[in-house]
Formats: sequence, structure tokens, C-alpha cells
Amino acid sequence: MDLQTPLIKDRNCSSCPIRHRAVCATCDDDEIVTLDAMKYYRSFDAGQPIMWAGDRMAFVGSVVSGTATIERLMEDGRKQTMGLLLPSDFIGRPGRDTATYDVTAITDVTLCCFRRDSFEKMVAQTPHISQRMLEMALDELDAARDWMLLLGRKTAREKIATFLMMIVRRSTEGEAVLTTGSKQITLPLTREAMADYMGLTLETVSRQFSKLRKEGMIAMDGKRDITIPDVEALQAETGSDLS
Amino acid sequence: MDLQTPLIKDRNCSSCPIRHRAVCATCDDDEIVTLDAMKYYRSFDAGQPIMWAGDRMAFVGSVVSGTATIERLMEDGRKQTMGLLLPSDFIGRPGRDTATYDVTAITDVTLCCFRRDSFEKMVAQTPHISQRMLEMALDELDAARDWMLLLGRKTAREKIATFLMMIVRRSTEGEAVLTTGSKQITLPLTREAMADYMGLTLETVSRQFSKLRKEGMIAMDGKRDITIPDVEALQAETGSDLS
DNA sequence: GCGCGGCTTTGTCTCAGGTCAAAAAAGGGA
DNA sequence: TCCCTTTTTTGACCTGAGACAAAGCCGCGC
Repeated sequence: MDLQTPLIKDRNCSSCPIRHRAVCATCDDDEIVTLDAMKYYRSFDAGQPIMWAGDRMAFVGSVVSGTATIERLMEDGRKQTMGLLLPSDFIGRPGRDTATYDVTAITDVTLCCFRRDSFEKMVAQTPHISQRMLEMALDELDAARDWMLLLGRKTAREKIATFLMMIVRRSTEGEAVLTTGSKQITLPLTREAMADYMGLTLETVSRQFSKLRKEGMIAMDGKRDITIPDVEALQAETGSDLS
Repeated sequence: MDLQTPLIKDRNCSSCPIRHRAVCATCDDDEIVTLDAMKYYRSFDAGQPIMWAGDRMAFVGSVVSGTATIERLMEDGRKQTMGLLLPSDFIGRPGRDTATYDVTAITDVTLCCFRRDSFEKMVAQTPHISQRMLEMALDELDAARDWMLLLGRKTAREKIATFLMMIVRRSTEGEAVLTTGSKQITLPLTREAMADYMGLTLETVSRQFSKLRKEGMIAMDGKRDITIPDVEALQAETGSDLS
């Protein structure tokens, strides 16, 4: 089923890959001991739902590995993705017992989970956690607002360029400032999933990729691996909310 | 200049109209005394900027009266509004010293302000405040995500209907569940500001209003006052993320 | 009452991106 | 290896909403 599960089951928080970025980032050793005892891991295969809008949320948790999407479906099938969940991102909302959005694993995903009721108690007692949650919520709010500009005002070409630059930025995290020059990235999403994220159709996404390729703005090695020979040139195509 | 300022200057927190909804909602009496001593009011005329993206943010605060927008401008003048700020909504982000978005007063606005550094200290020491801030940030995140669905996937008609229903809901807050039947609302925005909020042009907004009027879905009394004879019929036009 | 400036409405034309359809690649078992 | 499925690309055509332009409306100051 999931070959990684056995490895992860034995892991304790001190060796956790997201220990210093997730909701527990600022917890001290005592607090981690408590969380360590409360936590449990769950795995989801690529394509599986993690949570349905309207469902009762029994747990909250952090993405340890893999990628998931937050999305919402309209009755007639139109879909909008509201966000990507990457390792260290948090799923669920303390204080709400019904999910508002669908969450779907798009690669194999492992979560570090807590029962919602005990997590809520922990939040109430642990300022380190509630402060970190606030910080993360505000970061997500900023990201959501940036994406609103993309969805509301950018052209298809600008959307694609912005998306690619976002991937570049994320895969550069922690490294030196993103320089001039070339960069390689691997797309975490299919054309359709990208379309749902950017408010386009998959055909338009595909056409824009082809166009950027013909213009030499990107080079494609297979469908998922992309080389950007000139990062600054691509940045110039984003409609530059500069940042 | 601003006729309301003198009245408000003397107000203390206990008689504040947003005392039980704003960031201070769950503070106890002692905490309110501290906030009361720290706070100061500022007024802005309609049209005035409250904050520019990129500026140093010296203060944070709550909207006491009036309406403001959070927005971002692209270099070529395209604008996207990311949110409306109504009484009790919070402006500013503790922990960040540079504003990420423009905030503009669209009616005369009064804010209850705190110097950012002292507010941050207060947040760190006062779980009631950080918990309330978290709650408010998560509510805003939900609202932002709902709006992403509108921006990315809804038609112009659905956008207008959704927007009108949002106004209905806000002006019904606290009253009985929104029933069948008719409802009157006053639009807080010009056609252009609505367009910027919904990712449309002002002409398209105007045309959709005309169409809804001809169909009898809405009746207009002047440009700003609208009667919705059948709220459920309008709801059916939203593309219904039901909620 | 008149004229001015800021909104709003309406008309006409255009085009970016959607829709529908089909072919081409890219896996991934067995 | 070959077959079958899923994903991607490309083409042809269509349409919803944008762009541009011109009136209409309304409130305000003089």
C-alpha cells in the first residue's frame, strides 16, 4: 500500500522533517513531548480525498510529505483550486467542526494528525502554538490575496508565468536569492490541475506552455520537467506584482 | 474636516460600537482598560488612502465606522480588490512592518488604532487577543477562498448575484435566518469599485445590473438602492456554492 | 437655473480564452 | 514487447466579456 508508512510510524518529533516549519515550529521541548504523544500518522494515495467539504472534521494535521490541493466544486462540475498544501502546511481549522473545502492528495501524502478536540485544548493552553497558527494563517491569507489578483486580472500568459515563478521560488526556498540565469523545476500538477488552480481550461494551459516553449522562454524535458533559461525574462512576463 | 471625530475622541471602549465583534471582543475588563489607554482614533475622508503597499506600517487598527477596501494595483493600472473592510474588521499585520496592499477609504472611515510595536507586545502577552486574531484571520481566509471561486470560475451574472447576496447577508447579520421574500440593500460601492472587486469591467457590471433589472430579479431606486423581490430566486443565480 | 464633473448606461466591434473534437504522446502493467 | 489508459497537444470554431465611444443622469456650486 504505502511503503513509507512503516518508516514514519516510528519517527518521533525530534527527527521530523517539518519540525521547524510546521505548526509546532516554535514549541519548546516540553510541548513537543506532549504533541509527540498525541500525534498519529495517516497516509493517502495519490488521487485520494483527504477531506470532503461538508464532512465532519475529526482531525487536523500537517503535511509531512507529498502535495495536496484545497478545492471547491460547483454543482455543474466547475472546479477551483484555492491552494496547494506542501510539507509543513496545515490542514483543518480548530474551532470549526465541518470542512468548508475538499482536500485531495495529488501525490502520495503523509499527514501528522491530531484529534481535533485534543488539539483545540492544546491550542488554548499553548501560546506558542496559537501564535504560530496565527502567523501561518496570515501567510496563507497573503498568498490567497496574491492569487486573487492573478485570478481576477491576469491574462493566461501572465498566469502561467506567475505560476512557474511561484514554483521556482518554492523550490529555491532557503537557497540564495533567486538569481539571474537558468533554473530547473518539476511541475507538481497535471495540466488539468494547473488549469483548476489558475481559473483556465487545460487546453489553454497547454497552448500557453507550447507558446512559451516556441519562444524559448522555457524548455521541456518530458511533460513535467522544465528548464527556464532566463528566470528574469520569465519574471517580466508575470505582470510583475514585483514582490 | 470630519464632524464625527469630536464625538468619537471621547469615547471609551465600553461604549464602543464594535466592542464585541472586533479584535478585542473576548478581552476581559482588565485587558480592555489597557487597550483603552493605548488606543487612538484616526479619521479618513472618502477616497483617501489609509495605507500604501510598500509603506512602513506604523499602526494597526480596527474599522469603527465606514467602509474601506484592500486592493492591489498592477503597473499598467489594472486593479484587484481583495476584500472589503467593514466595522470591526482589522487592518494591518502584526509581525510585518511593511504593508503588502493598498487600503483605501471608500466612505468616510474612522479607525481605532494602536501603535504597531505596543500592539505586538500586547498580542504576545494576551492570549485573548491572539486567539481572537487567529479566529478573525481564519474567517478572512475562508472569505478569500470563497472569492477565489468567484474570480476563477463564475460568469459575470453569477458574480453579480453572488455579490448582491453577500451584501444581503451582511446587512442581515444578527437578524433571523435570511428568508424567502424581498429585501432592500444599499450598495456600498460604485460600479467601478464593484468591477475591481469581481474582476470585471465597470461596463460589464452595469450591463448585468440592467439585465437583472429587466428580468425583474432586482429593482433599482436610484443607483445605489436596490430591492430584491425574491431573494431565493437571486440565490439560484449565484452558481450556488450553497453555503 | 445653468453648467460642470463624476458616475452610469448603452451601442458596436473585437478578441482572448472557452468548447468540441481528434490525434499524438507517455506511461504502466502483464 | 504490446495494449490500454491517461494525459497532452493541436486544430477549428464560437462566445462572453473587454475596449472604445458616445450619450444620459445627477448632484452641486455659483
